[in-house]
Amino acid sequence: MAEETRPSVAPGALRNSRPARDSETVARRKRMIDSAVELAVIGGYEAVQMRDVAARAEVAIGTLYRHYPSKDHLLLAALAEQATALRERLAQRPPEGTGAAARTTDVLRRASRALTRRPELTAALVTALSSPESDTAGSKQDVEEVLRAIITAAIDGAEINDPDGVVRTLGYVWLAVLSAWVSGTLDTHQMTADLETAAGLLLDHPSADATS
Amino acid sequence: MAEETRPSVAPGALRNSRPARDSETVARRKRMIDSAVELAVIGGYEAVQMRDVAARAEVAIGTLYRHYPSKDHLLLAALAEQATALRERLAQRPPEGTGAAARTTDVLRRASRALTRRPELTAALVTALSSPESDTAGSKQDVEEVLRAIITAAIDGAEINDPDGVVRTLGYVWLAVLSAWVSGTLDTHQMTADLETAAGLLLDHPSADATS
DNA sequence: ACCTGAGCGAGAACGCGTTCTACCCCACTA
DNA sequence: TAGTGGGGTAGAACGCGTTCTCGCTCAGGT
Repeated sequence: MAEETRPSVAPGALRNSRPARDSETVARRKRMIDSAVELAVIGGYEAVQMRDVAARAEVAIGTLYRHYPSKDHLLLAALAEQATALRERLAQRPPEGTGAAARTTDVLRRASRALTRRPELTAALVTALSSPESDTAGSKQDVEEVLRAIITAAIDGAEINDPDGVVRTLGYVWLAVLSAWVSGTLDTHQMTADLETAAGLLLDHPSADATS
Repeated sequence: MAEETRPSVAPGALRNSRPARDSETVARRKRMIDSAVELAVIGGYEAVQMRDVAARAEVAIGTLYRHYPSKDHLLLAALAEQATALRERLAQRPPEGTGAAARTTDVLRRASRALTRRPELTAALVTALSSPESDTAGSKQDVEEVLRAIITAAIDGAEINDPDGVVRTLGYVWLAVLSAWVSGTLDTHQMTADLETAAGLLLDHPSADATS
């Protein structure tokens, strides 16, 4: 994330552009992410071993670490891709239902279905998301923003008192519920049920909270 | 591998064999937990190194692992202690304010103050809490139950539609917010602010007494 | 008194994330 | 042309969680 200060480049900025080199680098980065995802799909977080990722991507382990300074950075990069893809997929088919609660529930249900379709992958990525290394904070906030954007799109237009607070709260619940699912304290059904309970409580002002 | 075997007794003090090996075991377990907490208070999760815990507790590393099968189990045991102590301390002085939202906010504020008073310790314990090993699920649920009990005590008696859902949701938000604080994406003030936002949204709906 | 087996101490060994070393390649530049 | 430096490769080395080895010491059954 953090770009180091490079005093070596003079202002005026004729930056070296080596096109062949660059595209090769881009391809390498893609191979690394793809390899991590492939391993994660099969065996989750622990199956994503840096030596294996490097071997599968056909790069040296030093190269892997040059581009992604830790396993969590690598997985968070993969997660950012997946989350963005999910948001776009959800945006393509707008949520069904009338009312913020119903639309949000619909979106969350579809998102959960997508996430639980490749459970090991999701578990690996969520594990990286809850890793406590502070130098991944930026990547994490990016991901959280995508999640919030998904929710925001669902409740957009509804008249609520504190839409930002609602979105933020729902985002927290989503994260906590995902991580509980990953750690095995919640099964898939409980996860979506608790999510929908929270959505109902936060969006269904007058009364009536139909839940599990 | 084994070099000369010295049949002499290990360097140590008197061995009181008679009354209770059990109480010795109890004392050992206490020393292990205490050592972990002492290390965590100073340097957080990464400072709790199993060799150091064992050395400080004056036990062999094998003994440490006999009682706590992983670092996370050890820290979760410490967390369970802390959480229970926190609940009891909070229960001693009942929450101030009228109304569920105000009392809950009060309790959460006091809890947050207690947790942030020893930030490295809390960070270590929360880190263990968000570790994804599935065989710690039981310990985690215990801790979550204590958190929910704290919230329940605060909202108890208020007339709400779905008190269990509210408590559960607030518990999730608390966990997520704590883990965001640990990972550095939220500072102390934002943490309590977000918690109170959630409490307000979930408890401050102005109606809800018409049908109960 | 003699097994026996659980609990412990001391420390080596193993696995995997991470870092370091040593060298190579090649587009640029003085 | 010689030099420079960023990026790459191969692989050893290091740190720490975890497991394993091996010998010791008791308490209790026989």
